[in-house]
Amino acid sequence: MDDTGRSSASAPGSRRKDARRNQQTLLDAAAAIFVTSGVEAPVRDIAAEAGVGVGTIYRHFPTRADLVIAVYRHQVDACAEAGPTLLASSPSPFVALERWVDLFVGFLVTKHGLAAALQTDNTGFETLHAYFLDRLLPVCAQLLDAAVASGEIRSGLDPYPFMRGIGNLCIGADSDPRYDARRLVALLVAGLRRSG
Amino acid sequence: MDDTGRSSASAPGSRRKDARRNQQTLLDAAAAIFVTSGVEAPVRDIAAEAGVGVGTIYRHFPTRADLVIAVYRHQVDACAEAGPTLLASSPSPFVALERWVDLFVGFLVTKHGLAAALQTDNTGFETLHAYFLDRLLPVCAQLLDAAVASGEIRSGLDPYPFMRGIGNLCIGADSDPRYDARRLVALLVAGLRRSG
Amino acid sequence: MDDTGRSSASAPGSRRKDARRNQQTLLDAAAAIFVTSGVEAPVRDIAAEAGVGVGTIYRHFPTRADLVIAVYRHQVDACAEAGPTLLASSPSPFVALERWVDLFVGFLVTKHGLAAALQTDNTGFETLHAYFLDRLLPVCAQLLDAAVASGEIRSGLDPYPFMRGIGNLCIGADSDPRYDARRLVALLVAGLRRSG
Amino acid sequence: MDDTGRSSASAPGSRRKDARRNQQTLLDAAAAIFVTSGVEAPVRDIAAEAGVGVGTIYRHFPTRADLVIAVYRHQVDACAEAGPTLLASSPSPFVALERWVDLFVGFLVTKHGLAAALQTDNTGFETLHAYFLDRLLPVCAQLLDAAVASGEIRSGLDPYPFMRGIGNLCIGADSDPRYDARRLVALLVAGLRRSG
DNA sequence: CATGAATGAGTGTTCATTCAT
DNA sequence: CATGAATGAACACTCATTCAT
Repeated sequence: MDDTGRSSASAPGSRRKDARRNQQTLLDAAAAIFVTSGVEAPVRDIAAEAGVGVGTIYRHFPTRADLVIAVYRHQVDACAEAGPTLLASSPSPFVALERWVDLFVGFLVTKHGLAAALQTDNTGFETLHAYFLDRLLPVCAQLLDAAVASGEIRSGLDPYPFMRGIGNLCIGADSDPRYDARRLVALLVAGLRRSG
Repeated sequence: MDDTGRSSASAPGSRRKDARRNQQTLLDAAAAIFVTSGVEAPVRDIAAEAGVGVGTIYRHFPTRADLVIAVYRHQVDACAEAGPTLLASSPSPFVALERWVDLFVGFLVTKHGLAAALQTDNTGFETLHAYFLDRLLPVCAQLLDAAVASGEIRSGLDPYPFMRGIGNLCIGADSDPRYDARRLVALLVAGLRRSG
Repeated sequence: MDDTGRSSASAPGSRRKDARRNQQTLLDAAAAIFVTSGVEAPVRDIAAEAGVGVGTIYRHFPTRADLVIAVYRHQVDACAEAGPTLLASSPSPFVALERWVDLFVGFLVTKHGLAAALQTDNTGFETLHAYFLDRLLPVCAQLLDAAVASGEIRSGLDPYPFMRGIGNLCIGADSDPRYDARRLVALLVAGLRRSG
Repeated sequence: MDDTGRSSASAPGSRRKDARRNQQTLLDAAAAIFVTSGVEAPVRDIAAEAGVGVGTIYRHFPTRADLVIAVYRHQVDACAEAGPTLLASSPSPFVALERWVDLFVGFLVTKHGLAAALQTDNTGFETLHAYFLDRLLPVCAQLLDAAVASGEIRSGLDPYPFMRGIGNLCIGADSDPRYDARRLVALLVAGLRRSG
């Protein structure tokens, strides 16, 4: 009771719980719409799917980027956390790199339009770019460095273009059965190998 | 009778020449706008640049894809024709492949937004996709086959995903100095090499 | 029992004091926001400034006009009370009028957007209009009458248009250094003088 | 036939004539809506009144200010032109000033919301402000100067605040029968008179 | 009695596409 | 055959107001 004198009847977070439930509804709806219409789907569609007004979306996620981030936050975080783990548990840094990249690709490939959104230079997506980069770039860098240090791959490839390359290769990977992003990314990684 | 079989009733040639001049104006204008605003630039901008009405654009190029194709036709054709030539003149099929890919990348990287348009699943771009594929896929296939035959690369990679991969890697290559598409594509190609 | 006759059942005073403190917080917040964003500022901004929910604002002040009135009540009252005082203490009724008008202008000019709100015919501001008129019109009328009676000004100008005129002249007086409301109002008052 | 080879059948401006007719429809519709809903009326309302799509409005008048200006251009111009004429034909510069001001007031008072729009500091109305000032300020200045020169009024009042004052006094003049802008403006002008 | 989440009408603005001239 | 005016669907975003907690 330090600064809130308003201790009414019961729950110390009843409103909060409701709002949170609603947030989850929103996230689920957004995820669903993202799958069918991509991450640039009209706000109204998402609102409709969630059964709420558009205002609610804007309240919770002022920016589209905020919504996208929220939708995928857990998975991005998981991907980030997997980096060190893989490094520790894999037979070699290069293998760890391969596995991590695979994880990352698996994530991107299943999100309709996300890979493309990550490459777009639309104002309003900087936050999204920033989030991904903040979260994953260090991890990727660490893996790359380790593989360089172990002598398995050439040095000289910055993690940034590497990640963007992977992201790019994932564009349109769903929606086209003839295209196999995973395979191409594997090729890209293979291309890093020290020839000798 | 070089490429237009449609010789209708009247026009004794002078009219034909006029029309062609007009068409060229359109193409030049479109090219200019594509450079600055990308291939998805508003039709009106292109019309304005050409100094014609939008209707004229639509008459000549019913679909945006038609316009894009027309703008880049020569360069696509050149790229297509370079395939066999390179194969004949290069020290090895793999080198020919490398050179051809480089050519292709050079083409895509300088066309603002074209690489992205090639990957978009927007209805209305199928024609564009089709044209590129019709024109370049066989060439790419031939180069790939030759390199497989010479034992320089693994077999098993279809030319379609390979080309799409290259195209994808070129997305956003202009407009971001930290990203080096050519380098990544080189890595991808290197990844094809037979390890032994 | 000075101005609130509504003493309901329970509250023994301490609660009353709390409520009043709360109300004051609201008024202070509103005043602050009015200064920066004008009297038509979003309700939420005011709520935020006060650190309360919007519902609280609505509970205390069902209408925006109610809030505005409450914020400026003291000053309006002071202005109203100054009328008779000035009349008694000034060398002549006309001088009293001049001084009172100056007071009024001084009040309006410093309230961002208030003068404009007083002229707006937006539904929802009638209460505000009514309050100002109820409070100040009689005072203004008295001053005008006295000056007519003393032969200093022409008769025939109703206090209502006079007050509205003054209010109008104060619109936009802040925010434009090239505009001098006080000067113009002085001219208006001077125009009332009996020519002879 | 210098630069337009397109001399078809008949009219050298048939399209032009149509468009112009349409423009007039737009202006009439806008004027009508301005009367009922003020110059800040929704674009859609104006479009509906004119029986056109909103796009048509934007085509002809990219900015709201452009539309407002167009609607009132003739009258503003007439007002501007009346200045010198009145100066030449009136018994004295002061009388000319009175008459001109009356003209100006007559114009403003009949345009619902225009006077207010002229005082608003909304971005997007600068063009409107600029137009009025460009057109009328010099005229007003000339009249003021002449009346000063003739010794009829005090010097020292800049035309800018004077005009803004007049404009302000006209706010809300329609829609309130108890308010008489003309009378107040007359007072303001009278206030300028040299006392002796 | 306070909260602030939710609502959704309202508005500006863009642009592909059609079609009368 | 060219023109470009007209159309209107589509979208983002804001805020006053209500009401469940």
